[in-house]
Amino acid sequence: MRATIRDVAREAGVSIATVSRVMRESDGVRAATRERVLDAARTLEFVPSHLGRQLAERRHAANGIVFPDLSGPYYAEVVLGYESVAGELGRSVLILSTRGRDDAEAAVEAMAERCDGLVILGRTVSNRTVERLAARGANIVLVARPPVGGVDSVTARNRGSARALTEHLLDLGARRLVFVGDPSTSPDVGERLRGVREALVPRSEVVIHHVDHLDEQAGARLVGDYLTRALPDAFVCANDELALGMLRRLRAAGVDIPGRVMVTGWDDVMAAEYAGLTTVRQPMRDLGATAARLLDELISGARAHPRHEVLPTELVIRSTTLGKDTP
Amino acid sequence: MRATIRDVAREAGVSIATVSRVMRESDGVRAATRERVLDAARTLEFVPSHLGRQLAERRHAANGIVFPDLSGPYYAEVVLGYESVAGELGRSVLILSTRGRDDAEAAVEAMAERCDGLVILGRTVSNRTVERLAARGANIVLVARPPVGGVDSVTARNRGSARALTEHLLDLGARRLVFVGDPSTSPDVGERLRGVREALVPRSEVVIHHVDHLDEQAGARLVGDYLTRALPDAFVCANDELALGMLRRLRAAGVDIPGRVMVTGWDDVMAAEYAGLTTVRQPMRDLGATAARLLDELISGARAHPRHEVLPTELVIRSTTLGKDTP
DNA sequence: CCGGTTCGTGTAACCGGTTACACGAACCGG
DNA sequence: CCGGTTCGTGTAACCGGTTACACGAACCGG
Repeated sequence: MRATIRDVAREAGVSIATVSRVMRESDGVRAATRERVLDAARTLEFVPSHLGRQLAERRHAANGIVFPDLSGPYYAEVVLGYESVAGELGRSVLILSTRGRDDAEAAVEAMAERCDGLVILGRTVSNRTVERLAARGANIVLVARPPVGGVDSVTARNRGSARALTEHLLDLGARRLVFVGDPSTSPDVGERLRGVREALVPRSEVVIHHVDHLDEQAGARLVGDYLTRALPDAFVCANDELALGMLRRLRAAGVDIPGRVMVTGWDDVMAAEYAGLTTVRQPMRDLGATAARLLDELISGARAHPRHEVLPTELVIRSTTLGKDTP
Repeated sequence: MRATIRDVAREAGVSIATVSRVMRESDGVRAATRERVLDAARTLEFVPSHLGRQLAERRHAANGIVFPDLSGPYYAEVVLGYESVAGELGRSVLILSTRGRDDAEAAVEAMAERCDGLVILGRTVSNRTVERLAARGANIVLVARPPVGGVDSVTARNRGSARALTEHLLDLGARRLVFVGDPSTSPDVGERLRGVREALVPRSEVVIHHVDHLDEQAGARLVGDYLTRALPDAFVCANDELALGMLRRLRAAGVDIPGRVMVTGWDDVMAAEYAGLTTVRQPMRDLGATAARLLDELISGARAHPRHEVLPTELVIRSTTLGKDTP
């Protein structure tokens, strides 16, 4: 059995209050007493129980982060950025992936009971759940998700970079664009589409090709639809994975890229560089780090009004739009 | 202030024991009483505190996972596999990344105090720390790390696939091989090198090119050393990232791959496919899932003797060794 | 009808810490 | 030397649950 604060108190011949004071490094303990307690703690290999401490202090010293998935590099990087700042702030990090869970909402609510605060990424739980949690007093920061009521949020600039990306395509002569991705699957995607539209008006129109999953399979699959009929001037994909899937099929079919069709992605994942994919780089790690800081402000009560941070993104031009492609 | 079990007891006109019984769904409570309690709980929006419950039950219902990083796809996938099984088993998941921490050992020890068990990946903490934790009674499963004393472990088959990979190169006529990576940085890498050597004997020898970091930058950097002198027949890289970094530089320099030099990686990350990289696929998600199951057995005390699982890996042959490269 | 069993619930101790308040001893200034 | 302050420590309540044990009521078989 592990030693408790009472064992140490007995061993050192003091009260538990004094042991607690020494372990918490609060002052007002005589040096000689402190030494006796520390000796006793060492002898008994005493390590204060987090549970006991947390219950007494009524805090968890832990934050949670909820994400749809970790397979793509996007969320992994956000989580990393988050973890590293949370670690600096002395907080443990609980994770919860909603992929393949049918009880996601319940799992998030359960998690909220174990944390001082929660970061929620993308489309994981409904706004209703977010609002209920917030109403119950939970500290919440949303990432890559539009603001809800008085809840903090961190997003990356979507519209502006989508506009820049589209203007880049227009400058290269593209007129008929196909936007690949469903704006309803993610608010980020919706914003990107809006940016595309803003740049096009009044020069052209964009066609939307809806896909349910933004992954490579979906990208590869939809190429078939275009090989039999006319290709557009450019495919503007909602993320890199879609674009990479399309690229693979297009190249396999011998389509000249960017000569016959240009392709763009979003995120700048590692594979994008090898595929020569023009894309928009997101400050993924920064999103996580910023969320961790906002959450800490909320928990420590340092701030009253909600904040909505928007981080910059960067257009990365590669061979799928400019110059000769290397298929 | 949130309602506690005592508030509900008062509201329902019963004792806290009865409330506890109803909330824990243990039987032996009359239906009418149960209803009264549930009504009261609903009225007061009572949610039992995890802390109180955990303290009383002396368990955390949470497991930790310690990894060096989450940037590459390798660890992210392992963590995902782990999280999904842990979730099914009703356990929360705490994460800890040791990258860029100078207090990694202390952080892991602190984490052990907050969990019922710990999964430790790769080179994160020393064997001494693992042994100390194990001696203190912590439940531990090691992943991608050689077994320590009586501690459980899960690894992927390294040696056999390294042998198969090397034989593939030999069959293609390669004789002078350079192994890129430091076998001392990771036990997995050491095993891979051993597999390579087994296949070579007595046909040839391998030269080891030591690198400190197994990332793209390191790969790209070391190519310079070879462009001025003779290239070997094949670079056998300790992981995909190294190989991808080398590939990029080699292709930029106009080196014919695989004609003049073959390149292989390890892991089969997403970018490997786009780069046409021959590599070895690891069952990353399975590593995590298996670790979660072993850990659960340990925690529930279902097993006495340590287990050491070895999961299969698969040689994936692409254009950097076979056929015409598409640079 | 009566004594033993079963059922349903309450009492109180416990998990392992923190901390407000009390209190005696030492100290201090006039 | 004496009364007020400061210092160091202890007592006991508290955080919010679980559960062993006790106990009265209902039930049951002979």
